[in-house]
Amino acid sequence: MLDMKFIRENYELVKKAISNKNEKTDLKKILELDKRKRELQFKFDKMRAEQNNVSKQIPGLKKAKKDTTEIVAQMKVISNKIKNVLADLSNLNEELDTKLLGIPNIPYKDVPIGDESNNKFVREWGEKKQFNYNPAGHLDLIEKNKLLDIKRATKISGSGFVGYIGKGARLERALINFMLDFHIKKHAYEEVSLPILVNRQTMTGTGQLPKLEDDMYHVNEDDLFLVPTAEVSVTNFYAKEILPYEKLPQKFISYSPCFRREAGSYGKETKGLQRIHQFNKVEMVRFVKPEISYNILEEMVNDAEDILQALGLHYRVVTLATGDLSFASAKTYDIEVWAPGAEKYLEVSSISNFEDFQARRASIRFRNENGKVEFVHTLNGSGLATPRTFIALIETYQNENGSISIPKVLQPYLSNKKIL
RNA sequence: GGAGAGGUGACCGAGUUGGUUGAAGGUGUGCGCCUGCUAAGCGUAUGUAGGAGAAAUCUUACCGAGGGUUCGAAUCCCUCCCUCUCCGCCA
Repeated sequence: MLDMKFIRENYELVKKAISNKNEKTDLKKILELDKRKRELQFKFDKMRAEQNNVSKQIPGLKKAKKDTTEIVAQMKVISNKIKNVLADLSNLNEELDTKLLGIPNIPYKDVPIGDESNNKFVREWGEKKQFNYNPAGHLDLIEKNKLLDIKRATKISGSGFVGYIGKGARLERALINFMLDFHIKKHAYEEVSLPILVNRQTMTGTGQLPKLEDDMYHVNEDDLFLVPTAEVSVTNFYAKEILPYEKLPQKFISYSPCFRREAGSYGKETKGLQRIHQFNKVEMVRFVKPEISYNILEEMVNDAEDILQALGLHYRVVTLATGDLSFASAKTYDIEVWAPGAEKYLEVSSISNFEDFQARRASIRFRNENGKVEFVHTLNGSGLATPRTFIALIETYQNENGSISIPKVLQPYLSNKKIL
């Protein structure tokens, strides 16, 4: 959420940012509502002040045995007027809040403007692995090595769901454990494991609601949502809190299943593991002081890259252009890993700085050195999502006979075997 | 699921015959003083958010959340959430 005062004072900037993000909001209307709200608030405050003042005198008058019937009658009239103003005010507030929640975050100043095609290449690591035969795609490898049983998963849950079996299940779990251990030991993250069913307020705090309600799985009975990423539970874990200065920065790592309805995205890229309704992910989340958040963003990209380097997978890093940025993000890097069978780069990590956008919504603050209360900056990034990492891994480490070699760092998690 | 108790400021804890209580007292913390010494004492300050104002300052809201009664509610009523204890249920 943006600060209303900021919008008031930076109208053009905000307007531009919204259009750069391909979002639509009636900013004029918001300004108008804000103005009316403040006028009404002022009126209300004055009336209430009078009421408070007179009410305070009544006990004294009574003690002095004076007749209060007239003054009480007068106050009754005022009281009714106040009730009406208050009703208008709270309607106005609600309308304004709803509108404010619909305004996206403002892209950071160095974010390229434009749609996806303006995403900016930052760097790459390693190179595309060369094969002296035609490398198989992950679907063939999965079938040959019996790593997943997608048909049966579809039977029990429907299309877009997959089931890891046997060696495939072990490999996926090895990936998760390796990534968690790696971040904990090498990057000093603290592990947390939180609920994956969360309430409406939590979903609103990180910006998934109200905009993306259709993309979420929802349990009607209890009005709970399945998280699309651990970011939601971990970030909101500190909602409505004021963190002491010494507590910052905070860095958390959390494994969780992620649920996305992916409504309307049938067709392309839906085969196999590329786009599924439920997948596993290891997520990094940070709460930091505002002045260092962009340094931390770079650090987190490196943290995610370290995983791919340890796995020996070629990748590239890109900066997302404004039109490709998510609703809540101010700046996002994507990491795309090379899948030699599919012959393309697959997005395995998205690392974003939300500045104080989420902190405002969820009210996550801290006390700075001077004791003043400020909003923290929140950041998060995948480190990493397993399905596409899995694809790149088996495609990169396949052998001509169809078997799959195990990268060194994963071997301890797979009985020290070298071949899966 | 049933019965009971309860949710107050950084923390502990008063306040339920409704009325200068944003909230006693204590702890903690900041500042000052005093004290010749690891400590103690004294004084003083110490919530968050919004609005008006150039500023000083004034003002409003907030005692789990939301409604209601009332001239006036932390205090009364209703709904919901959460915590604790006992019973039941499931393992």
